[in-house]
Amino acid sequence: MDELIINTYGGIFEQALIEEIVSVGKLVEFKEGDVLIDIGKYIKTMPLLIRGAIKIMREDFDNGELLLYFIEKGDTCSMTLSCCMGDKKSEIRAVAENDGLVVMIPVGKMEEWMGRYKSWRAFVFQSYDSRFKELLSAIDNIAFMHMDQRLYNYLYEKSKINNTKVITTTHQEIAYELNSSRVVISRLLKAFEHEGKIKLNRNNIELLRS
Amino acid sequence: MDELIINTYGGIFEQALIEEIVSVGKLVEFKEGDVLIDIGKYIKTMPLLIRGAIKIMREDFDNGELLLYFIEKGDTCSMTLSCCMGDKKSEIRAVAENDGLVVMIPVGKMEEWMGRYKSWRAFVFQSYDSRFKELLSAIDNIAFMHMDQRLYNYLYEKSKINNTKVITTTHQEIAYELNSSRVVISRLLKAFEHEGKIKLNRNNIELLRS
DNA sequence: GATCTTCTGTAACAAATGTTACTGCCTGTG
DNA sequence: CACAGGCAGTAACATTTGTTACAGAAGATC
Repeated sequence: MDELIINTYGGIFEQALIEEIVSVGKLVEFKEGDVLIDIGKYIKTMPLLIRGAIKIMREDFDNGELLLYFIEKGDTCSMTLSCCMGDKKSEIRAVAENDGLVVMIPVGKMEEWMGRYKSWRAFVFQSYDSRFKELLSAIDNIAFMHMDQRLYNYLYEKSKINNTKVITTTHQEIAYELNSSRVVISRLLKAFEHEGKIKLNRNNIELLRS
Repeated sequence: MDELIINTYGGIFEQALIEEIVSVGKLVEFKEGDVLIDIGKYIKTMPLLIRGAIKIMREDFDNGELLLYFIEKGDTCSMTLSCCMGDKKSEIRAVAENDGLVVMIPVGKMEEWMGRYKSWRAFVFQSYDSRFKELLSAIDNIAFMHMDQRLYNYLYEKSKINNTKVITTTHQEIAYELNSSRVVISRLLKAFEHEGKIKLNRNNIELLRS
């Protein structure tokens, strides 16, 4: 366990904090598709991501869903942080984008560390900051851009997060994550293909020009 | 100055902190329409709102604009907070919704207080938390709702913030804040009027049923 | 191989939103 | 009062997005 944490967080946290994390943290593996946090749930442990990627989703009151952003190695979700500290319900859903690994930290420790470790404070604030940026970026996407651009950004992000040019998913799945409909996505993807940007296959999409 | 601050923040901050605020804070009045913070600017002092309301806007790369949420008495903008702590450029614009008053706190103090005052820490986190909620709510609006519903919410919010049933503004102004166009807003407002929800006059809109 | 399910392509249409253009009205200013 | 400028109403049309329906292709199952 030690090497894993040192590997990911060694550059960020001071030695004493790393040791604390090793001693109180619990490693948990997850698989693609696992729902790590759901809307309306209370969270009692906070995850620090070591391997894999997690997607953060927002849900409409009755049906719609929307991908907000991804979280990668070395990150945490400050919204979860908010929940923990304030003992509030989660506003978002976190779903594993692929297989991965987290260290779970009990809530109590987090607050304690806020007072004791400067590097933890910095981490928490920097985490808040990047989450704000990502939310704003999500807002820019849906407020200022058309579906074709949003779709293209989506493909690009997926490709980056999974570190591959071949995105394995269905049009329906994309439609869910962009809160659109399958037919619209198929239509736009077809247009991209005609423009030579992608190649469409069954159950996967190949990015040509990145 | 003392009574003003005690009046607004007395219930939240401990006595010693109030005294510090009184001694280092600088009162600044602002007028409706004043741009308090602009996108791309660095912020060296952080405002605590005492009177009035501030609207937080996001801007598109070339033209579009979008109202994100309002800030009221007793609040601060945690995005500003992010900027201050991290010495980063502002991602948002803050414009006075009406005349008001803030206490400006130098950045240095804020960080110092984080370590010294529990009530300040709580305030900062609670502020982050409510800003997240407001951003999510903004996302819900633009992602899941149609323009008519967004417009109605907008009118409702404006009415609440300014504490009046008569909203003094132009259709063009509303169009800017919702990132839509004047004609669309006029059309929808007319429909609301026909439904008996509002009464349209020149330069103002009267809410009938709240 | 026959059958079933899932995925994709496409057409035809509906609804929402944006754009352009023109009109008349109100109001402040000279 | 005349007039200019900003504001609101409306029509006609374009574009984007969503919906319904159906057909064929790919893959899975038996």
